Order: sequence, then structure tokens, then C-alpha cells
Amino acid sequence: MHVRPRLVDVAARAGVSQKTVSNLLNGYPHISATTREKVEAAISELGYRPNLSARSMGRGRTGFIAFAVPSLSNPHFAELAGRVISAAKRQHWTVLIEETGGRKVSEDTVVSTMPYLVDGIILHPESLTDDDVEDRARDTPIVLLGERGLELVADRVVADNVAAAEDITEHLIETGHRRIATVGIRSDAHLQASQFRDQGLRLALARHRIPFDDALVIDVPDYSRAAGVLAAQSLAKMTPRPDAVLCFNAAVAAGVLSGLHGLGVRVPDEIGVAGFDDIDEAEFTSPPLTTIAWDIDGMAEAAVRLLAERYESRDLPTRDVTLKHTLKTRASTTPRRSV
Amino acid sequence: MHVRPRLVDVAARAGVSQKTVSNLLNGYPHISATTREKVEAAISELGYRPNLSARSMGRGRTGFIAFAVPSLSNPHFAELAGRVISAAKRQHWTVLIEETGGRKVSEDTVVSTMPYLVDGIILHPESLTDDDVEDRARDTPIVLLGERGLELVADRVVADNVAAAEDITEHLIETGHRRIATVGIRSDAHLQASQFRDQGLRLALARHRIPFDDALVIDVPDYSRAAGVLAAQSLAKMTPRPDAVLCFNAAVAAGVLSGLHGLGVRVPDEIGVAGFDDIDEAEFTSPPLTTIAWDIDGMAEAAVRLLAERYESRDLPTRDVTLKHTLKTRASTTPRRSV
DNA sequence: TTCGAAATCTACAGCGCTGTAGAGTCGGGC
DNA sequence: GCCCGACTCTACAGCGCTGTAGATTTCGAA
Repeated sequence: MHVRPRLVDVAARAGVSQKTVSNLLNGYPHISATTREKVEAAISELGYRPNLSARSMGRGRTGFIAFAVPSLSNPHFAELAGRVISAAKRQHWTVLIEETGGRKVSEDTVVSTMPYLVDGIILHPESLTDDDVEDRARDTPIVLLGERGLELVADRVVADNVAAAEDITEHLIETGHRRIATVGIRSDAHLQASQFRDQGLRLALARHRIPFDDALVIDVPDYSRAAGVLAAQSLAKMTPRPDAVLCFNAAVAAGVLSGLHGLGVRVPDEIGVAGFDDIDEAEFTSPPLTTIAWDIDGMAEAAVRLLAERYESRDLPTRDVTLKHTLKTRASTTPRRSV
Repeated sequence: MHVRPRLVDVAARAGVSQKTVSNLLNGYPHISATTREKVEAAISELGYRPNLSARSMGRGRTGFIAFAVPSLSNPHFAELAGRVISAAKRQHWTVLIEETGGRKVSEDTVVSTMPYLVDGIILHPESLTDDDVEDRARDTPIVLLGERGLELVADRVVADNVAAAEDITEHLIETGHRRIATVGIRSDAHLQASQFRDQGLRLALARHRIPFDDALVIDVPDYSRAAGVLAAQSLAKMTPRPDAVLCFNAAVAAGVLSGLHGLGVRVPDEIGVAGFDDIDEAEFTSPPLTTIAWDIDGMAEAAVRLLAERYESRDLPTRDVTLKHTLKTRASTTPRRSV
């Protein structure tokens, strides 16, 4: 096995100094055509590639960013991860993906250990408190993903869950639904997304003078398909039965559809179903699912951009970017014939 | 912003040499209790964390491995990625995830560029030829994921697609199906999985003296849900109509179910549906899908282990590990009443 | 023709860690 | 009481790259 060539080998072969090779590699503009030619020839003849650890050291920049989400098994995050990787590549960053499982200890590890390994962190927190983040954000650029919280402790990219929930509720009301059950309101204080969605729902209901009925709130232990199936059972037992369900996540919605199907409850004839997160699957459930689609590309792009800007200058004011969302109406919520 | 403490700062504070601190950090056993105490105190007082780039340089080991798959949007790969990250962590490796889109140029980039950044590569190739891999595997440990190909050019973890296809076909036959259509045989020479699955199907059919009917082969442009919907349309038009479909991937199977549902064809009464890859979703489609489940954990664990062993000694013989698989029978293929 | 700015390139000192080599200390067997 | 091996720790030279400072050359304008 031959030894991997180093910068000095290239320099020797091209008859120039190390720094000249380095300059060429790093896009320094003032290099004569002949020198450029010689160096490039040497590089390709030797098959030289820079050693990135050494480069990191010299530059004091690791070239990595961390992207930490609860779970890659959630297609929403998997897709987002792919987009972040692409967006980061444009900034010459390589992405380290970290799964936190939504556990506070893992999220903590990410913000406390990663800084010594990465130039910045993009985190979708589920359990971390504002204080934990604020502390770390002073040392390392951190971009938060998620919902509009109260305090702005670090740059972040947020979805407007209140507005999205209003939109989808409006749609349910317009298509003739009145008794709208919800699956996924969580009492956990830190899971703010569900609270904002709840808030949006109530706003839309109030606008149409439809009273909010606590009996229509279904609890779930987690946001899984299995939880959705259980929710469907509760749903079917309610009297009078709701004429629509709003699920706070696509997997739960898919589970609800599956559960209702198993129970012989017809969707959308007997009950309309809608959810959040327009994952691939939503278009192909039976029937296809009405959802809120987030601007995933915009999210990834904004997150990386905020991180890059913060990396460049630490004393920028803290910013947040709110994402667009789109209501995707599908067969799971076609208009009801009569109420 | 205070400067991040270095090893030398810890050493100074503890009143020992740098190397002693380094030794402690790296698990060197012969350190007196008092020294250990002093150093640990200094570390925690300063909040010291090692700079990993510097460590990589000193050690000549980057501490990274690359994991390259076609797409994270495929839940099968997303889940696998999560397991690989966990398994790698146990070997003190951090994983860089790379999406290749199955494109040869991207796969090429991974095996040619990554070696200067990682200690090894785990790759699920789709377009790369044996030669491309063989060449690179001499320099950098590479573990291939996928199907049992003809030549063993690098360590690999393979699924026995022939046996899996036989098993699932046997199941279809046992449950009374005779006219078994297939969705997903691809003519592309490099997509060997489909060929092995085809081969397994034929073996099982032959064993039961059921002739293979070319008319029952449905082509798809890709392995997406949308392709499955199209396949369902072809399926419905066939006369006589097949009594079962074997889909070569779970997303396609989900699409087929969705398509059949849209066309009013009842599953499993009129037609049984089965697929490969037991993704989460499979359990919750309507009806739930019979699939082949791979041993994802075993796959991740074996891949990382092979990589680690190869990293330790380059002149090991090339090895391959074959995975177990399990048939998951669900409602999409319940026994037919009559044939 | 002369001079300064721009262009081009070189030399060398780090970046923060680990490996190697070796110095000093301690304790038990003879 | 002496010697040797095991233990504990230190000193210092890299790892391969980039930044800084500065040397040298080139070129257009005065």
C-alpha cells in the first residue's frame, strides 16, 4: 500500500512552495497560468487529496455541522435531513446526523459535546429548555427548529403552528364538519407544537361560533401509527360520534385511518380525517390524507443560512424565520353531503 | 467569549505534563489515584473537551465513517442509518451520512473523495460496478450492503433475496394463490436484487409446478408509491386477473394497495398483495401488508463490525455475512376460500 | 527611464493532540 | 541491602495543513 501523498509532495513535484499549492486549492486568485498548470498536473499525477483533519486544525474550523432530530424513522425528519445535507454542502459543510430520541439527556449531549467537533448545530429540540440552549449558544452557533416559542434564545426556523391549525380547521368547517375531535394534544409543557395547534383549532372554531368540546380530545402516549389505531377505537366509541378528526402528526393520522378501516368506519363518509406533516405516505393512504405541508426545502435552506451567518458574526441579533405552509386537501376530507 | 481551554491548560492547572492528561483521557491504566484526581478536577473546572481534529491528526485516524445509501426518504434506509449510527458509536466512530440517489457519479464520489475524510465506508451501491469498488477497497476499508452478487470484491453484508422470494412465494401458494403477478423486476443489470427475487419466485413456482407467465410481469420506472399506483392499474386490466401480486419493495406495495383501493378492487378477497422490506407503515396499511422483514439491527451491527475488523487488519480475507429474514404474514394475503 | 502598487511566490511558525523514548520511583525477592 | 521489573510520569517531535510576513518580480503611469 502506497502512502497517501501530502501537500509537500505535490509542492516538490511541481517545484513550488507548499503555500502555493495550498493557495490554489483554496481559490486564491493570484496564481500564474503556468504555475497553476504545473501544480494541477502534480495533483492529478499523485492523486493528491487534502487531509481534512489537518486542514481543520490549520483553519480552526472543523467543516462539520451537527443536525440533531428526535428520530430518522420519522419520514418528516428523514426528508429534512436529506435537504439539510444538500444545503450544507453548498456552504462546504459536512453534516453529522444525530438522533436524540427526543430525550433530554441526548439533546443535552448534543449541545454540550458536539461543539468540540462541529462549527455549529441545527437542533430540533423536544425536551431541552430554553436555558440549556441559551447557555451553549453563546459559544457555538445553534439554530433551533420547531415551533414559535415564547423566548428567542437562539436563531431559529419555526413553523406557524397556530396559523396552520387554523387553516386546516377552517377547511374542515368549510367542508361541513362540526364535531371535530383532536388526537395529539399533549399536556407536556415542552411539547409546544401541540399547544399551538390546539390554540389554532380553538381560534378557528370560535370564529365560526362552534363551541370547543373537551370530550372530543383524545390523548395519545406518543405520535406513532400504533397510537393512532388506539385513538381510532376511542373515536368509534364516542356518542355522538365526531364527524371529523384532526391528528397532530401524519403517522398518527395514518394509524387512525388504519384503525377506522379495521373497525369498518368509512372515511370520509362517516368521518373526515386530517393531519399535519405531508409525508410521502399521506398521498397514498386509503383514502389519501388531507394534511398541512411544510416548506421543507425552505426550512433546510433557512436553517443552514442562519447557521452560516451566525458563524460569520457572533454578534448578530437573534433572528427567526417563519415558514410557509400549504393545505393539501385530499379525499379524507371531501365535503359532507348533509350535516 | 473565553477561549476554549487546551490540553496544555489542563496540564498546567493540574501540575502535570500534557501527556499525562492525554493518557488519562485515553484510558491509559497506570495513573496514580492522586494524579487522576488532580487532572479530573482541572478538566471539569476548565470545562475542557478535546479538539477532535487535533486528535485525528495526532492519531492518524479520523474517527469518522461514511454511510452512503440511495435515499433517506426510503424508511428502510432511514431506519438502517439510525442503527448504524448507534453501532458505530460503540466503536467510537461518528457517522457521516451520504445520499447518493443511486447515481453512479455520486457513488463514485463517495468512494473516491471520502477516504480522505473517513476511516471507512459502508455503501449500499446501486450503480457502482465491482471494479470501481475493488480499486478503492485496497486503500480504504469498504463494506458493501445489499444482495449476494457474483464476485466478492469487498467485505459485505447481504440479504438472501433468492431465499426470501422463495419464502414469500411459498406463502402465497400455500394461501391458495396461483396467478402471481410481480411488480418491480428491472432489466437494469446492476439492480441485482430484483433479479434474485425473480429467481426465488421462479424456484418456488417450479417446485409447485406452476408455470411462470411473462404476462404477469409488471414493469415500474422506479420503486415509489406512485409507481405502485400505476402498477395497480395494469393489474386491474389483466384478464384473467392475477390472484396475487408480489411487489419488490414496500413503497411499491403501498402504492399498489392504494391504487387497488381506488379502483375498488378488494384486497385480499380479489387479490393478495405481498412485498419486501417490513417498514413501519406496512403494519398499518389497509389491509396490513404481508412482507419480508430483514434483520436491520443485525445488518447495521455486522456492517460496522466488518468495517472495524478490516480497519484493524487489511490483509484479512474478504468476508460476507448473510442476514436472516422473516416472513411477516398479515391480512393482505389471508387464505383464499376457493381457487 | 524610474517608481510604487499589484501580482506572485516563499519561508516558517503554529493549530492541539498523540506517539516514542526515556527518566525517575517503588516494591519484592534473594 | 541490592537489583530488577513494574509503575508513573515527562520531554519533545511530529501529524499535514493554513496564516502571516515578507521577498521578489511585473507592469503601467509619471
